[in-house]
Amino acid sequence: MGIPAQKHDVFQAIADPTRRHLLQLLGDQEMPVTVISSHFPMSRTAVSKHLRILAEAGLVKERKVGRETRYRLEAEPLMELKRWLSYYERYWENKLNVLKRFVEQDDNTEGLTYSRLEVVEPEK
Amino acid sequence: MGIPAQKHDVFQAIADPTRRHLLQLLGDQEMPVTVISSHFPMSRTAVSKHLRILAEAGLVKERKVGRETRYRLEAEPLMELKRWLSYYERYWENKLNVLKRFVEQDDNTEGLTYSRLEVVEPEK
DNA sequence: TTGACACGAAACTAAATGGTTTCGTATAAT
DNA sequence: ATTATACGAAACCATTTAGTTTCGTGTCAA
Repeated sequence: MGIPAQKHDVFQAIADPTRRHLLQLLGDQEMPVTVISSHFPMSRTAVSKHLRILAEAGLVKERKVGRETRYRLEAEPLMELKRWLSYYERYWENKLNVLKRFVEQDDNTEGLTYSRLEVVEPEK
Repeated sequence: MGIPAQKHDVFQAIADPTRRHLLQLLGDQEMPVTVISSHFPMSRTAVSKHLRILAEAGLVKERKVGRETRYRLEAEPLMELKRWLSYYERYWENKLNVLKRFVEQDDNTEGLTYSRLEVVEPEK
């Protein structure tokens, strides 16, 4: 009775170029599968599978209309990505990091002990 | 003599939880492989492979120091992700999209033709 | 009611992925 | 000089992924 233990997360979902392409296409308007697949150099079934993966990650929503299934973009789950990314922004936004690293850590550090930090996932 | 045709891109690189974990760990300080792998429930070799993939995507840099290879985070390639993401921000930031979609497209649209847009990847 | 269309399910395949163990080699320590 | 350490390369393996073709079913059109 918890989270549906979704098999595909946002990170995985956007890893594939075809799926990123799909997201872009569906941003403009809702479309049925056949129309969508006409934009791709692969079978309708293959596109359908990609759509399923995107749906599992919550990135698209489907709606049955007559005999067709229309898909549309659902961008909200990308916020998780945004959150994740924001954590790393300081690493490139703050140019002083180069100096900071130089000060904190010397090349000749003999016997430096590395902290065994309890690493907590910054995600979700 | 063009782009090195890198096998792994940023999207793929961050798709794996272990690799995201690695990025987080290496944000704090540079570390040699053995120390890094002590944080993971898998062999040093396995971790080494993940590091390689991250390196191919430009997300970590390695530096040889004596007999060890030290790795550090290189966050800059994440900017590509940020750019990609920013494209989709309007979809969740602009609450009016719901209305917009409703106006542009009706449920009873018979014979609606879907634009065959030339879809250009917003990436890179 | 018969046929065409839209779609998902299923079975199958090749290749990629994520992991292992074993081994060779370079460097450091004794 | 010998031994121990740090690491990557290679070979191997199971699972997942990304694609295919075939088939069944529901819906619309003639």
